[in-house]
Amino acid sequence: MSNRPKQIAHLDLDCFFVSVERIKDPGLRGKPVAVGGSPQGRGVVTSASYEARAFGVRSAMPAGQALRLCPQLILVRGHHREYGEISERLCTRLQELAPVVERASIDEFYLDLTGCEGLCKGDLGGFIRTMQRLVLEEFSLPCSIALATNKTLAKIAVGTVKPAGICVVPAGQEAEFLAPLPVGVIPGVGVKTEARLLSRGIRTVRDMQQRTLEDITKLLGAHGQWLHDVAHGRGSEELVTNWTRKSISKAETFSKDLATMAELEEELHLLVEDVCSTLRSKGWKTQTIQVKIRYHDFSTFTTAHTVEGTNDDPVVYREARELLHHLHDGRPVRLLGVHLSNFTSGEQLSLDFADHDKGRQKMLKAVDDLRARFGDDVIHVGHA
DNA sequence: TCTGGGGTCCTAGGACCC
DNA sequence: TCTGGGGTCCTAGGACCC
Repeated sequence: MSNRPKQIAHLDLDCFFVSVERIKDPGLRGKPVAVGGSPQGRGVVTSASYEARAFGVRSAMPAGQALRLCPQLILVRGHHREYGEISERLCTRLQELAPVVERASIDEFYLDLTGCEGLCKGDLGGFIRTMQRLVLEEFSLPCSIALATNKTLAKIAVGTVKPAGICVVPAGQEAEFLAPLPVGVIPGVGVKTEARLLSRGIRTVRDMQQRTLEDITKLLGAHGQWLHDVAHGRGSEELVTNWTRKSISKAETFSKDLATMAELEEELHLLVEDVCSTLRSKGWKTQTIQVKIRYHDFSTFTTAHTVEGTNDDPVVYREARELLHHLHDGRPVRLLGVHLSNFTSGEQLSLDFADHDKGRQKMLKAVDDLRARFGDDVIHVGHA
């Protein structure tokens, strides 16, 4: 193993959802566009074009507020399944260009280009420019790419050149590159952490660099160690190529708060069907079932129970219903959610029940197939 | 202005076991 | 009578990311 620094690229699609909508409707190009929910139905912006951002429109902003900031904003509904499919196709293409690729989120990819200098005459900067052009030409998707000696730094660097930017941070200049940036650019520093740092006079990465590790960990605990490393230009170098889901969840914010338990139970049943169907499509069983409630005042409560592994709608529903009754204090409910975790592979049956379970699994699979062909409403698994 | 939905990881307390 | 320590699992909540 050599100690040569790694060369890791971070590719970040620029306002990805908007870009996809612009492929479908070229009339949206050059205009302030946002993908999001309806302003009447408590929707928020999930992606905003740079023309819209110029008016202050941001992701996670309520749609109504976005329209007030930018009255000419074109608000379009998202097509998330399609975004996921395009993201996966792009990932497959990137794997033809680089030996190791990580799909870090629906619109972010890491590429380990260490040792690839020979393929591009030592010009990795030129290589990522070519890649950027290729993504635009083959997928009609604008993107920004940064190259650095670790993942964390590449991710920070790409944020400084979006949209349609390229950034190369040379080995040895990591700390210098980071110094003038605000600490909020570090992944993991959100609103709360940034405020805590600011309260100690730490505004820029340079401020952080000048504090001792002890100072930072005293303020932020174990998390401080990581931040201190990042501030000095260190970060994770290993790409994750074998990621598996650890939880499956489904939640719904209602356009109007639900007041009765009957309505809540009906919604709960739909949520359970949805997550169980996903669970079975993976061939897994869940052991921990969690129910979440959010009230009008946005106060949010969860409760969970761990059981013997199951992927059977009625079993999960019975547990979830008990949790819901336990959790609900009678007030109208804004959001209801179901969350499954702690999975087993699905083959850990006790022998006594194996035969019965086999038949049950067959029936559930038939239900899932019907739903896939004819829609979720075609058939429901009884739970009476 | 009135706040989505899908995730990950961490912390902390209590139960339980040895 | 008063009092161990460590490890692990479960649960609730919080911060953060896209």
